[in-house]
Amino acid sequence: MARVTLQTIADRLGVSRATVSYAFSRPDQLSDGLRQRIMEVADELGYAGPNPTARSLRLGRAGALGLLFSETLAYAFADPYAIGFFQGLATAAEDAGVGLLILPLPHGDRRSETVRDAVVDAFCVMSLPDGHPALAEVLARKLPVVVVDEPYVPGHPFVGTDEPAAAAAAARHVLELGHRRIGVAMVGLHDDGHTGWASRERQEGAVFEAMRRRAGGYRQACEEAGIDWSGVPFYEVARNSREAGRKAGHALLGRDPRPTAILTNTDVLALGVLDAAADLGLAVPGELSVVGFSDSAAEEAGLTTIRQAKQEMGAAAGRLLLSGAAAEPERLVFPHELIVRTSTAPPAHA
Amino acid sequence: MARVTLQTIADRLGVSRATVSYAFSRPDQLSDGLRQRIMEVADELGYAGPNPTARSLRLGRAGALGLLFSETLAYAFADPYAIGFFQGLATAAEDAGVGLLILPLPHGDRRSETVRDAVVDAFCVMSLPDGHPALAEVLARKLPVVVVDEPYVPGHPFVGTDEPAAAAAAARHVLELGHRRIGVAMVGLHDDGHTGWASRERQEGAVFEAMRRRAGGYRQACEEAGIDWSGVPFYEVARNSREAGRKAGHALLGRDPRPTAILTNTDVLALGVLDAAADLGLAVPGELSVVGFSDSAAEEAGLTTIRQAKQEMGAAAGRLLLSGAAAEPERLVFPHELIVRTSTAPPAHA
DNA sequence: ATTAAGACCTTAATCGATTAAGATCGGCCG
DNA sequence: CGGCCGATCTTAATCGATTAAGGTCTTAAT
Repeated sequence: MARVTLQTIADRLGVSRATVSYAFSRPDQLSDGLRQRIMEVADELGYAGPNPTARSLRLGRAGALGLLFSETLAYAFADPYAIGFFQGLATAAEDAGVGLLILPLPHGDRRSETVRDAVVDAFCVMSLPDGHPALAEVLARKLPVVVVDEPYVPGHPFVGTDEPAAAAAAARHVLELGHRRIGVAMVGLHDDGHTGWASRERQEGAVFEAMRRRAGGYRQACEEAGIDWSGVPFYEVARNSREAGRKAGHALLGRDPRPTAILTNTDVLALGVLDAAADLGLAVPGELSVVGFSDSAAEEAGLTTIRQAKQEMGAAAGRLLLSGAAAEPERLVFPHELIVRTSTAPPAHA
Repeated sequence: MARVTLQTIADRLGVSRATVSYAFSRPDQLSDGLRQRIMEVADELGYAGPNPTARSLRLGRAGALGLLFSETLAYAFADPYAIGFFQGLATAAEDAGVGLLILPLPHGDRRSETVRDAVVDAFCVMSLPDGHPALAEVLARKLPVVVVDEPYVPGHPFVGTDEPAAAAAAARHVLELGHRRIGVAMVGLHDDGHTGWASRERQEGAVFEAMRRRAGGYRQACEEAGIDWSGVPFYEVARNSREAGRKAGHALLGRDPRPTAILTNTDVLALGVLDAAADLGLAVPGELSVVGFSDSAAEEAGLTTIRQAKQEMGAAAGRLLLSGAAAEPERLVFPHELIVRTSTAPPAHA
């Protein structure tokens, strides 16, 4: 059975294609009788309605927002911070009646055309490493783009956090409690899958701008407190999982002298560090203080963390994209807030 | 500045539009010299590449999978079971190099055209209440469709769980431990926002088929154990949140006689019930046993639950859709498994 | 009896590409 | 020298719609 189009129906009834189109999109332009006959013939022939692609071409709008995320999709759905952001973005999209097209990123070497072929009106790019080819592909599309967290792209709106300040707030919190032996566990500095101690070069040469700046915030706060950063153990993991956090925790807590406070990049990692502490029988916050980031999975565990306005950020990105305001570059830096719970306290010996 | 199309470039160089098209999609058909000049002119003019919508129209493929979910998008991203499913689906989509178009459901009375206008090759419909208009809109598109969990649509592939059996397994677990005073807390029976005791009519007339059958599974297991179902308190909540679970928990635990075991519909709800138990100073599992569902948020809390193969289900749905196998109706019922942790034990008095 | 106003359809241009088939041309073979 | 071939472009049909502008009748007002 051949494809049924407007023309098929038109021919069947001996009317023009335009008439049939009106029957679907402008019922008031037609007499009731004819419109009804058109509709009858339409479902008699099994017509599926005006082809959305053709419609989209003619109308010049796709009705969707493209979303690019650094990780594989499966991973994105596992990251509470990302999920929070998606919720906000999805709400904005929903309000505007447009869909959210989640695009897979070319993973590995397999060249993919998804960005080039994505039928969208605008792109939201989240957390891409510096120089990632997908960003160039997005920019080549010359559609409105907002980038979230990283990387900063001059000329396009940005939504994010004051990373150095937020990280410094986390660090200063434990420093002000009196901690001097700090440890750091971070994920998402590089995308080379490396897990282990992070050299100064790896810290400062991190390809994810936001995380690089976050690390810088930790460092600056420590140095301002008179702590020698080169003596601060810094463990880097490849995945944002509780298990990875636990591994980092064991690495850090195995040091001599043992850190009395550990700063982490994400709440999930922090939970893993708590697991490690539990493994070792260390009391939190008695013998160890732990700080998370994002306030995405922290509450139930009583984790001290930095709260970010995830959903608001998503909603803002969505609004920028959908209002057409993405034309003029705006830099939306959302506030962060230190949330002190029960995973931090002054060090035991202090 | 007018729009730049293939034709613009062609005119500029005095070649035909087809030639320019070949430059992009079939470089081997052109001499290197001309192709390079075309490319130069293209980015001199700021050409954004072949228009994906036009391309899509010509090629007859959209490069995207549509996903419909019962709740608002923001809510979907908050449900661990859904997220798990999405992960599987996203992975399948990713492997095939297609995007995932998340569609908002017409919420409230506002009529939305998103389903009609979605540029997709197939639809995955998840957890829609009986008779929801969006389903009819999807079917009208006459594209491959797979429905997940509910509702069952004859003639289309289905991916889901043996709900009565899974629910019965949960119920039998506590019954076999010796519990006789059972309570039930469920979410997602109706979409009318009701929270409170669920009459027999509301239980059996639930508009969400899977949940209705799940409730039926609880009932059958209880009756087979000689328990009078009409004496089993059944609390229904409108949202799948920990807070709602806590509310249900308080309602159920406030009964006299107090239930010694509570069956819940989701892990999130179960966590809320645990909160309520904690509020009342009830020991779990000493004085109260709690069973969750889905194994989506259960592990850390030591919750006994029914594990579902969320990700596998998503992957299977994706494969069905992308392989074209969605033509012939298949019914994929994935196995479930009772995971016994530390939230269940024999009742105190037994 | 004119005629202006609607109501209802049709004409035709347009959205931006892809691609099979045909044209042109220089070179190479026998 | 005729002819065939391959490389390189062009022609033209096609994908499936939308919509401004124009035509044709009725109908009602003057």
